[in-house]
Amino acid sequence: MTSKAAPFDDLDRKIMAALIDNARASFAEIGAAVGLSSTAIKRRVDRLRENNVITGFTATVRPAALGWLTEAYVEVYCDSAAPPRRLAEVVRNHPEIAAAMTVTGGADALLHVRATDVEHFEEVLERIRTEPFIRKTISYMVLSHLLPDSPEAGASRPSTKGGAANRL
Amino acid sequence: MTSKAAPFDDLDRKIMAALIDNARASFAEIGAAVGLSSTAIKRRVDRLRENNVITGFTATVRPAALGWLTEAYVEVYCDSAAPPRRLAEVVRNHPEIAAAMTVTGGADALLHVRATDVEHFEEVLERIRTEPFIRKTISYMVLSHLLPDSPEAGASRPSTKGGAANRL
DNA sequence: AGTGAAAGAGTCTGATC
DNA sequence: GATCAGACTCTTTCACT
Repeated sequence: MTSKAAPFDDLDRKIMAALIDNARASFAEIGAAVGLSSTAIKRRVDRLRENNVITGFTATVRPAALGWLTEAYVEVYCDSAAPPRRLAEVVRNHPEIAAAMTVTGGADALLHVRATDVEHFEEVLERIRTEPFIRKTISYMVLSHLLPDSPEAGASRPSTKGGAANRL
Repeated sequence: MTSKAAPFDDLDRKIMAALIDNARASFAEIGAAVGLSSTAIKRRVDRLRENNVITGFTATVRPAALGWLTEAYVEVYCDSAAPPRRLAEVVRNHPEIAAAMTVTGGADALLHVRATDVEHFEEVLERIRTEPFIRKTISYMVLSHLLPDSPEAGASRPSTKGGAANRL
């Protein structure tokens, strides 16, 4: 499982840094950067993928370029009986939810929501509010990014199954 | 600038979906999926990159696998005179800040912070609190992810310059 | 804008140290 | 584990439509 000891070393770290920087870099390029042959790089990358250290490779796309101009964080307050499992189901019903997690503090969950515009966001919010367990939401609209190059400012959500087309 | 009309069509959307799903897919594979030759795919991808619709390709790495076990969202309250530009500088001083944005509501900014453990997080928080403009912070620790495969649950921050090694 | 061909890179497997 | 060698695939450019 995930219980095994350190599944990677400093060389692997350098390889991951190179792939985070450019997921389409060739193994030969990475090898030149870290001082290994392309074959050795491939084997290490394959192993990192098998161990689920690297979970995939994705393109970062500017949501604004795709017309997703509105973004917000939404605190969700649930009925006291709502378990995280039910919450996860609810979250999956709305493709506009880019990320969702349970958090400490008064709220039961924090959602990262993307919408094309304010009207669309309002529609999403109404849809979420009508879900069974949801009692209340508090929204914080994102005004501007202070780290414009982070993936969460720019990336669309990759899909484990079913394609990312629903958000493009 | 960004004022030009629709720089992409449905075919481009399908190509982007394919690349978001697997950034290392070959142009031939993508071509087979969307019904175009590999040459045509390459030209379209090159154009999407030039137009900054696609901003890059990155590996998604499970932070937990790298020992980044703690995560929180932090509301930041500033002295009234603090402009976003100064805030952005502050944010760049702390590599543990994975994302940062100005938001509506009482707080001036919302930070997404990753740390190796709670002690590390406390250290980061103290470091942020001693920055010039910062008056107060409120932290929401992330307990569990409801969408485990979203990039912001898994991705490390790609770097425009300087490499991602500081977070590995 | 898309296709097809051709040269140079890159990938990937198997053998070897 | 890493390297080397070979077959195969992909990338990239260019000429053509």
